Amino acid sequence: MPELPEVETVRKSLKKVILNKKIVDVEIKYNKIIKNKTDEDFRKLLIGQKFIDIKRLGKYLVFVLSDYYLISHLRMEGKFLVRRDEAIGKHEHIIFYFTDFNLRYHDTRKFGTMHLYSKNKDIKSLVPLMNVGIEPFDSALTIDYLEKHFSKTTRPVKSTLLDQRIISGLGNIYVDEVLFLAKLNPENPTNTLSRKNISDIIKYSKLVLNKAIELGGTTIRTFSSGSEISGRFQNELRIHTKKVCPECGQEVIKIKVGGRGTYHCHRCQPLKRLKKTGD
DNA sequence: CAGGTCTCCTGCTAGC
DNA sequence: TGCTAGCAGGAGACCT
Repeated sequence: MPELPEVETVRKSLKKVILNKKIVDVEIKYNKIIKNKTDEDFRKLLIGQKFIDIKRLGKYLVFVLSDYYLISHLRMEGKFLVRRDEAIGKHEHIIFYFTDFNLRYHDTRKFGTMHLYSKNKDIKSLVPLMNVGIEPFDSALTIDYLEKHFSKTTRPVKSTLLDQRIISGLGNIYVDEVLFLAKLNPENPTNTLSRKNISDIIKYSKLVLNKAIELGGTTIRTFSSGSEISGRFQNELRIHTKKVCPECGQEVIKIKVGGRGTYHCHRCQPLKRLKKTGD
């Protein structure tokens, strides 16, 4: 499933293909992907638009067009495919036509979203992006910033790390990896973390995401014509989907935290106990 | 207001 | 073998 590294991989590769290309038509096969426009408006506004740039904010792709921003979230299964005259597949929901090829938004589970806005506002003020927090690579992600947010919540640290309003870009797989490297139990109440723990979270978030970007993500099927790219980060996973802890050999425990499948090692990631009064 | 639960959707899997 | 119930999951909606 696409997380920040996957989205970054898509951004870079797609940029090579569609930059300066002009949309000549748009076909909408399933319209619930499009959140803030009617089918006709979406189509009419996009025809004639040229791709100027592709940016990324957290896990969102931002297509910068001549006059609009097209903001796309791939959620679990979204991908962009470059095709020519192949028949339109069952899961291809939105097709952008160019003179010599077309770009298809493919999404098996139909969870992805698109928002279209004119460029007269700052992108960070727009509806899906206004809640995107600081990325691990951003120097604004400091221990002080996280401590401020962490100190006031008792929810499990895993849930806090998945909260895109605080840190953006960590998804289910990468949070498990970060917590394993930081030797923190996913169920630890967030406000029990020390400054050292927070510092480790920042350090390992950068490490894990950078490594994953370098290797092209964890798993991704893709957009280039016919071909398929498998991210190589899946070979680097230490705890997520594992049966045995690579550090101590203990059996890896799988639980649910905040409704998400969560892997951790009971020995390497012990649960912190809340301070007892009078201790 | 924080935090929990439901919802969206389809392919896959376990179980019979 | 074929069927179905149940599950997975990011983020917004909705409820407490």
